[in-house]
Amino acid sequence: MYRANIMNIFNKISSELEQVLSGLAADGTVPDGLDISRVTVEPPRDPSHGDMATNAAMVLSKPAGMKPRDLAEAIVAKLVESDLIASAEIAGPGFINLRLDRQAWIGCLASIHAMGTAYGNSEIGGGDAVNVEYVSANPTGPLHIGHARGAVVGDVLAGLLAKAGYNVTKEYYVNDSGAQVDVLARSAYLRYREAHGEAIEIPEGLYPGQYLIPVGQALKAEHGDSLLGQDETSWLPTVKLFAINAMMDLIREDLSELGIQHDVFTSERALVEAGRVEEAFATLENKGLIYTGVLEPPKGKKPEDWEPRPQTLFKSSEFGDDVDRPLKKSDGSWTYFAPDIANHFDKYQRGFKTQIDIFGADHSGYVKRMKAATTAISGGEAELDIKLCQLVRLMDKGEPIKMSKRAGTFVTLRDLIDEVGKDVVRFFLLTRKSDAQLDFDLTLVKEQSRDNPVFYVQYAHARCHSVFRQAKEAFPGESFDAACLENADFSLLTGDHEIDLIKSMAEWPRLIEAAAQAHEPHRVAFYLQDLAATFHAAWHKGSADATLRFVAPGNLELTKARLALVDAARLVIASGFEVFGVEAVTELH
RNA sequence: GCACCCGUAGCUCAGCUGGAUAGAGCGCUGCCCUCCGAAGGCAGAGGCCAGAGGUUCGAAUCCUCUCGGGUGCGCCA
Repeated sequence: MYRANIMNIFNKISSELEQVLSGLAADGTVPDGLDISRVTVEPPRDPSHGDMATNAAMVLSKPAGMKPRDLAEAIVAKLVESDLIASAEIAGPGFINLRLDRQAWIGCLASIHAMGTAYGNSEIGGGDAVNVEYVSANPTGPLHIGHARGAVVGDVLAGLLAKAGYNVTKEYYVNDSGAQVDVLARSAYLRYREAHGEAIEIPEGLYPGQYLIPVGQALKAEHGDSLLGQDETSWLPTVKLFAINAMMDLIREDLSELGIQHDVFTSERALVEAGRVEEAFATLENKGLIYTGVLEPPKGKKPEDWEPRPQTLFKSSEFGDDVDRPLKKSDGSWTYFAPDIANHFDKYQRGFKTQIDIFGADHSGYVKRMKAATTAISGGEAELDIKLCQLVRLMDKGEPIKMSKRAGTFVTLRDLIDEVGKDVVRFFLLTRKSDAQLDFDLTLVKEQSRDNPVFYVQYAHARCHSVFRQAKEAFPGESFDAACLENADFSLLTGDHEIDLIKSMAEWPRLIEAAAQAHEPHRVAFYLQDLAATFHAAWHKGSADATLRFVAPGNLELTKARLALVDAARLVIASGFEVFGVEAVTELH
């Protein structure tokens, strides 16, 4: 049976519309070379308006020199000739509302079966290189819950961009130089002395965490007592390197538990030692963007020890920042900002014109200067987008859980994963926009109810499998495998709830493109909840009316057609879970 | 003082980069369990999209101002 294979119904209708418009240009109805970039084809908010709506007549009326409704008439006259379009009508100020032929929806269904979980893959990325930098936690201890959100947002964004056709590199910037890792080294050295039997006390300002005890022991195993009784200057480099490596191993394990593997780890220290900071600095200097000057004191909150000092400044204010920013401290050493510029410069030199950083909200003050620096140093060729992740409040039964390092109730990422599982963490952290605060309720996410979005979507997937188990009982000997379903007679799918389900699935490719371009992975979570709701609704039609059940005893052809629908829903949900890095379960208990 | 994020139903939040009569879940009200899995289902009520101007065919969305929340603010990372 011939069947159109329609991968993205919106693009399909869009291109038919374009053909109509160029046809109108050809016969002189409208001028040649109209700018159609503002023409959209999208589902109307109100489904009663039809399946799709286009603003073409309104957007083009002025350049075409026609009244919107006259132009709409002309477009409609040609548009209805399409096999995919059942009817078109003009509404309101000049909208063209389209109702699609059943063939269109059947074509979508066929496409899902043909592509499996690759359904929704897009070419809009065109293979362009994109760098997503996320986590980048200081290598001074295990990851905690504060890191989890950025980790998941970055990782799923990377997956989303990959599905949209970008060539994605997942990157971690290791802050392994500077004062904090010196503190780490001193803390580890104390544990090293402790491993030699010394009674130690951890002074204020050092890291008291238990996780450094094994590092001290490992130092002893490797170096014996050779580091004891020496000046800090002689042991510090050794211990620092050792401790950093240990911490990065720890962090990589934590990330791996969350299902995250970065492609590239860039070391700040390596950039510094390779002279890349000087190189970046010289590049800015050659552009005339470096000068020595004195900054105004910040108003409102003036530091007590404020005194004007000349500093080496970068003209970030020329690129949208509020003030110019120092690259060197008064003693001539680099500020934190300088190697960070080198990092983004390095990424540009590696070919990344699109760069994305995932920051915690506490670094929001850093956004403008980092964007400014990236624009400046790449001569405007590279663009940096920064996604801010707001705080996650850990809750239990609606009450916030208080976390404090000192009180020992400090919850690590590992603890959280052990408690609720990686899939729940990954999904739930995407149920809000990244720049909105999110409550993570430990009781809720373990609940099996409508209130728990993770469960609700997983349940839909499991229910698909359940329907197949039922079908095989009703039709012993039938396999209902992919080949069998592909050849089902889709025209038997006539119920509104069945077509609604296909319509919902038809939006998946479009959603991928929109979410990828907006860098907003949370949209996938909302989509999956909508799709799950539509699927559950179709399922429940069968409770009200037994003839609407997916499994129709005694009617093999109808059952096959409906199972093809169910299987498509399963595939789209699984496709979404793939983007999320979440395992789709086939059964719930 | 300045900058950034935010303000949408009683609550928690979506709103497809400017589209038509603004949506979902929870909660509330009313129906519905001999039914492929009721760990629910269907329906209803509920709104001056913080407020005021502006931009245009059209604004929750873009611009300006006001009010009200959160965060950050020389050499720390």
